[in-house]
Amino acid sequence: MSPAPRTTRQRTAVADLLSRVDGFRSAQELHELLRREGASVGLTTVYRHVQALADAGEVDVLRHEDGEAVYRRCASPAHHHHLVCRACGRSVEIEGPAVERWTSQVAAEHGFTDVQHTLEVFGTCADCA
Amino acid sequence: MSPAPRTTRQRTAVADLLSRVDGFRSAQELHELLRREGASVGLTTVYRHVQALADAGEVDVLRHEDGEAVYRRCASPAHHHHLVCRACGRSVEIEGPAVERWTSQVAAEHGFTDVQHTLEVFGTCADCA
DNA sequence: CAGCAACTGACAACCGTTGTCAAAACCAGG
DNA sequence: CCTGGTTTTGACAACGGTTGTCAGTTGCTG
Repeated sequence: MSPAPRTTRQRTAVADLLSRVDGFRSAQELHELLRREGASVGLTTVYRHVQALADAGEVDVLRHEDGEAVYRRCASPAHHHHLVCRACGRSVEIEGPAVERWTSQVAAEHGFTDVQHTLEVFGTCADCA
Repeated sequence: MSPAPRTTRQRTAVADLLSRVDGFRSAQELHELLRREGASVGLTTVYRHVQALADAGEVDVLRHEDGEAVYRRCASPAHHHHLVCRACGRSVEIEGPAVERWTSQVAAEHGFTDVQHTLEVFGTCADCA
């Protein structure tokens, strides 16, 4: 059904880069970074791997205000949220059991099922202030 | 500095429509609806008014998963969140003082300032289930 | 009522993203 | 090792939502 993906130079490069950088990066930023490192990878290919990783749940996806998608390798595969610096993109993983409980409760009160939620916190980190 | 906007047929039509429909609508949907009603307004103009209204805080903006922006006139100008049906787009305004407190506390713990957050809840409403 | 500034809308440009397809790279099985 | 087929790659074109352009129109103020 789903054949195991091959381990190619490009796949490794993208995965590696995502492990090294911190903060959320757009596909185009990742593409540019790879180019600078000499490990040049086609933009199309970057998009493909980044999406595959997102589908596999190995990276988290966020949307900037302008709709651009940004990606980040996450420490825990479990559900969590992010505190993101709007200046440098650095981010911290946060958890909020209270929020989880609250959302599902409110949703149930209104008769909603199959509930999901998105929660992201933006601010300016100490270094950028 | 900011000259008061003029009240034109188009401006009124967009604002009116947003008051009548419930749920989040994309600029293109609004454009189509206006066209059907006969009160045809250029797509560019719809975008402009919808953004102006968003800037003025009179409508809320959300991003669908594919990055498309959707708009909704909100009852209260105060900060609040939404419980949105992913099938029909119907939405309910919700408030969560606990969430507000929690986010600002967590942000402060990590040295972040100028904190904002986005929180949206998606589910399937009773009618669509 | 005149005149100017703001508004409109068809159109083109933009930008992130996705589809296409021939060429290259990976990985068996001989 | 080769070799065959299958997957992956990447330049390029296409796409869709959004924004810029600019001449023509329309509110509004004097």
